[in-house]
Amino acid sequence: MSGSKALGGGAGGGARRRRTRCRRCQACMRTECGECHFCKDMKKFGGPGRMKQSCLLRQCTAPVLPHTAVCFACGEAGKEDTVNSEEEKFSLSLMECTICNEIIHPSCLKMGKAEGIINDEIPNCWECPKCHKEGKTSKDQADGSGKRRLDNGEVGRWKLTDDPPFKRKAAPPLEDGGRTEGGHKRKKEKELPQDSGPKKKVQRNNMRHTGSTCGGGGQGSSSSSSSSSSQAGGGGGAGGAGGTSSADQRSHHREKLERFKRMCQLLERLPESSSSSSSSSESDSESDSDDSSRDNGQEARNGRTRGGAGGVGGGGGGREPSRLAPRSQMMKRSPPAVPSPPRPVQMERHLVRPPPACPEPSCLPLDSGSSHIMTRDVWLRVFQYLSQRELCVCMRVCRTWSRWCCDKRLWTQIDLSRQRSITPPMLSGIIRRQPVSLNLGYTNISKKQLMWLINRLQGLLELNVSGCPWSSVSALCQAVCPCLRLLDLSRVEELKDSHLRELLAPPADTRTGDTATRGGRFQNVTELRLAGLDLTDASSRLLVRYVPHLAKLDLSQCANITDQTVHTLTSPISPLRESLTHINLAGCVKVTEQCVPLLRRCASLQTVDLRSCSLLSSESGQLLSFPPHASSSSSSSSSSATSSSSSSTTTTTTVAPSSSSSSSSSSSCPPDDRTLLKNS
DNA sequence: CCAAACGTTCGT
DNA sequence: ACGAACGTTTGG
Repeated sequence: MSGSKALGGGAGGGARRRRTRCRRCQACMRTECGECHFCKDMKKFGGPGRMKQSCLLRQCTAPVLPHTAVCFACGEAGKEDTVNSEEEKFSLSLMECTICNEIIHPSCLKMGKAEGIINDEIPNCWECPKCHKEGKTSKDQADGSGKRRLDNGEVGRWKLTDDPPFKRKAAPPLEDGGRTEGGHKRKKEKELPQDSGPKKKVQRNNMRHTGSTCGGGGQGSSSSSSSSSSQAGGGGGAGGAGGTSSADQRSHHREKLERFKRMCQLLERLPESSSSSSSSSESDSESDSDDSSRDNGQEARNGRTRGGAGGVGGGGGGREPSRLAPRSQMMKRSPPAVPSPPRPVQMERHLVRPPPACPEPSCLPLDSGSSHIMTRDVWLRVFQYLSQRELCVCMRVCRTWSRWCCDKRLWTQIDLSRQRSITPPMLSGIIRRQPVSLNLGYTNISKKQLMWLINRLQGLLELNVSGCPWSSVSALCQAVCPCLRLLDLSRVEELKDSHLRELLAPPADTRTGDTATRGGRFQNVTELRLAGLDLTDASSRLLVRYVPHLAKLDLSQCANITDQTVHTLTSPISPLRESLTHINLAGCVKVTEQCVPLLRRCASLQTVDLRSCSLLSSESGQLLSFPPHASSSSSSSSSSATSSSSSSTTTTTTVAPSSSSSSSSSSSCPPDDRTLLKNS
């Protein structure tokens, strides 16, 4: 509100406007999770409040220009709400150029606004005609003047670029967590007399000034003048040497742009884990194809018929906005700006934003002006019959298809198990698709990657990290995934009792009063697979305590489990006694016959797998099926997605308890006999 | 005026 | 290359 109007005109191209929450997207609407890093820092959650960042789960998915933004040319705000047609709305809305950062009404442009390239993923965002005409791209901006100084630094901002599995892997074992709390030097520094670090201080101050101009409000008069000139930017490298503030400024901008570009690329690139790999990115093809109709007609432009993406993949076709801009694109495109539909993805410091529930547009515009009769919904029905690999191929047809194929309904399950490496594009691809079920079993996903993912998959119901190293899986210790129903931790390397505790127990930092949130981190999990782990009976207590709704438990091949575990799980005070429907103890060599009567205490138990339990009398093992009580209800999760791993042990998932035998139970003989099914 | 939180800088 | 810290901007 107050003063700052400056910006709009002020820095001309220079400063990029800070964006603010749209206040309408899901993220904006939700409440703080209270558990992420940033929440924990907040005073309201007992933190020091130094970070001043919004809750990770509340990252706006469609950040908008602040209300104070005004047109660089006419100085007025957006006026899209004064007209009705989409086109007019567009002309009168404020558009921010990702290259020169200028904010302007398309209608205030002298040149044809049709030359601009709209980034329809972020409200009011485009590459303005001016920049585009000059052929500028974020890259170009990195003119020859050198001063890359900042380059390196910043790129990383976009989390995605971080740790490509390989690099990291080699280096640090896992010590990620080694952070110490100590220091807060910063503050100190500030408080100290300046002498101490003269140099730094000075530098910093200087920076500050320039920085501020850049940063937005600034308008340091001095800078503004310089900056204004910048607009054209074309000048050519203005002898970088000087390293004057203006230069600095420039590089700043450049950085930002670069960041943005990268982000876009990462987001859109098809991971195609398998084959094509990296190269795929070049398929900017799509970018131009705005005109879906046209493209459609033509063939998949990318000559690359390359094979289909590996299992899952990533984001829709590459769309680097820049490059081959087709001329008439924009108008057809999205009704930009306007505070309407929670627009999709990205842009922001650390996050890839999730996609819209229903990727637009809803139909394919034809050159004739009309729309193709096959609407999005119809196509979606067709797409539903395609494999994920095939979907990836379809994404290359045109941009519209690329989006449609990203519809999360087509990707409820994503299976990346056994992929040798999990790449950044794959990660962003996952986020874009917001799967309900994700299988990362036996991959070498890193801790950071996993953490990054989990924090952005709030709707995830099933997660499989079987066979991954604990050093990575431990990321879940800091996760918040209230919805999770199925968690497969089978054969996680090095997972011990203590680790399970870390994982299941409520977030440690309950300093303030958030004890209210009690309950384990995975308290809503109904299916837990712990096959092949080196757990002891101690873990069973954790289950009873922290996973009270457990219905299906897989402890197969846990060689150290004894009857004690069964006892704990089925004790009168265990909630699992009521909730358990399936339990797998196959291959638990220390379990004895004694467990059978104990298991009978479970009211809802339907299936017990005791095969290969050598201490069990009869033969080698059995699969018990109990008379079904209430049964059915609890399930929910299903095993579908997370199938792979568990294979080894439990073959038959459920022994259809032929109700017939049911009545039996009671009578005399060793309880189970009747319900005993021989197997193997 | 204030809480929230964006974007940049600095220490590691 | 990260992530903590912080000045500054926003919106109410």
